[in-house]
Amino acid sequence: MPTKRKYWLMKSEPDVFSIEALEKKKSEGWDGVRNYQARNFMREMREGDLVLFYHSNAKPSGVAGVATIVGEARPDPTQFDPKSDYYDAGSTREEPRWDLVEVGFVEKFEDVIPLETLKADAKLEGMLVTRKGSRLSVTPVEKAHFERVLKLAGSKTRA
DNA sequence: GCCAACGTTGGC
DNA sequence: GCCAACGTTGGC
Repeated sequence: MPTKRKYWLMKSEPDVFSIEALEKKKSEGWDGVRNYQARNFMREMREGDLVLFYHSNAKPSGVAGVATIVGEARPDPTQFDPKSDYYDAGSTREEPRWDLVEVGFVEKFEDVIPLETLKADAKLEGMLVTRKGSRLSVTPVEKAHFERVLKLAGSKTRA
């Protein structure tokens, strides 16, 4: 019996990496996460989990599509690379501090669901990304909230 | 560009 | 271990 699928939201600035870029590449290592809480959530991710792909610092910011976990947590190689923006001199190969997961493309929404819409939707009350000042780039999402966002997007993806 | 939120760092 | 200073995120 496989473990029950879980649901997540992951933020990315579209100037850095967008849903369009993921569509083109099919899958991508989600590197650069340098927050322990976000890292710990990534470690809980399992193949087949679904992800709301969120565009932050965008016009408008909001959910741009759906992704899925195709590879579970492993050390993020950028932490060892002195030339990388994500280099962490305090991390060693013996005891890596940061992980990434491999994320696969599922769907790009016809229109981004803006944060404003999420906040205004009574059915999404309590969703972490709608909380004022929420900066965490990886958060768990309740199944009901995930399904609601799919519905708002007119998505055919089945949660 | 501003600034609120909040995680991290470092002095003590 | 406390907490002020600092840096970053991210909406607006």
